[in-house]
Amino acid sequence: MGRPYEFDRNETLTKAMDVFWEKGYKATSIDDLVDRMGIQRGSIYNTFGDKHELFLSAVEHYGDVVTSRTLKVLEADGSAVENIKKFLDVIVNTPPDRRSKGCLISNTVVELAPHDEEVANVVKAIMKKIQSAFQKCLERAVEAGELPETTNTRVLSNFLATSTHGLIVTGKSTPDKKQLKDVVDVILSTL
Amino acid sequence: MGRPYEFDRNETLTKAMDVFWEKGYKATSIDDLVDRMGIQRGSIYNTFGDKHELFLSAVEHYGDVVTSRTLKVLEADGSAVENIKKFLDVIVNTPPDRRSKGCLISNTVVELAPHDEEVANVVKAIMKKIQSAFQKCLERAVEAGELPETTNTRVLSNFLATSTHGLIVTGKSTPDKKQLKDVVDVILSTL
DNA sequence: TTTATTGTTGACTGAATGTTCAATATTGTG
DNA sequence: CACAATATTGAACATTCAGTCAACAATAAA
Repeated sequence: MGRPYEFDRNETLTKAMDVFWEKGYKATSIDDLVDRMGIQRGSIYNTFGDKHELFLSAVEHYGDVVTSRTLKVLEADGSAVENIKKFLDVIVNTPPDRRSKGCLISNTVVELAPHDEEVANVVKAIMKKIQSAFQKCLERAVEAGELPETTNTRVLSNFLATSTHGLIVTGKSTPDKKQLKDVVDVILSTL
Repeated sequence: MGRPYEFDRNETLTKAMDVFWEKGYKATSIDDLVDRMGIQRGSIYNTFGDKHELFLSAVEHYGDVVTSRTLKVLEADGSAVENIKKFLDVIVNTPPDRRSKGCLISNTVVELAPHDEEVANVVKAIMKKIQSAFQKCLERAVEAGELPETTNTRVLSNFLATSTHGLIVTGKSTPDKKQLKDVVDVILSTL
């Protein structure tokens, strides 16, 4: 009982996530969050705790929503190698202004992970999830005969995860789609 | 004439650079800089301008000192391909606690480049410098017969630069040297 | 020695930041 | 209707922040 919430928790958390994604942790003020989340300071603290706690929830939310949705490409039916190509193409084909936001996970690894163990753990779990998704995809490719039996899927999945981060960082600073496309071709040549 | 400086400008700028490198731009306070640079606030403003201007100088200094020194490996005599391997090994073999600092350039691309054109330009110039160093190295490898004449050195150098950023981001969050070593092996397999 | 010039110092300022809280509003329950 | 429980609001608070400045110190030139 008691007074019910006047907003949807998930929707509001998504809005907070978007702000952190755009501006980073330190550069985001509570005022920014009030503006974008559409609820007052007190409600934020009452519902999500302090800024740090809200950020942790936002990163977890990103893992649950954005990362999961993105990784679905890798699980699609048909050629697993083709799925990996499609996954990388998503990054390349994201318009420059949205690409400049990068990825909340890599942004957070760079800004906070070295100084914030709690954040680091959440982020590591999501990175592990990405690597695992690549590995499963590669294993499927081996089973289907798309890749040789000798393929070391663990090593190759780490390479793909690292390459993804590299693409995202490079993509943040260059609007040149062709340059990214060329890099993707080299990445795919290792398969 | 007038009173002479009591500190060495380069030394002091290096100390500022180290703080920004460790903590990032937003998370670094003027007090942090006063503590580490060993001069008072007034002297910082008198010598380097405001925080933003000091940061720009620090990033340029990084390009002049750290990046240049690191890229020297690529210019060494002998096998150019071997030089690239050595370059990547430097990242892998950096101890985890220092690796967590990452690279001031990639840190800055992620934290500031999308919102700060002035910073973005400085950083882009340094990234271009890295790519050019790779390309020169690759061209030398082609000339020496280490790589086939058909090698597209521009594309491959972009791939190596992107891979370097990826390694640095991954290296920030994992202390596992073997994982990075494996990734480097895949990167080198493209040559 | 005097003067002009410029570096040094640290207290001070105003603005921004994260957080709290008392007053109020809205629901379910007795 | 009265009460308990909980959400909402925004003013208020303490802290931190970047930046300023008047007083002082150290040098070279006259």
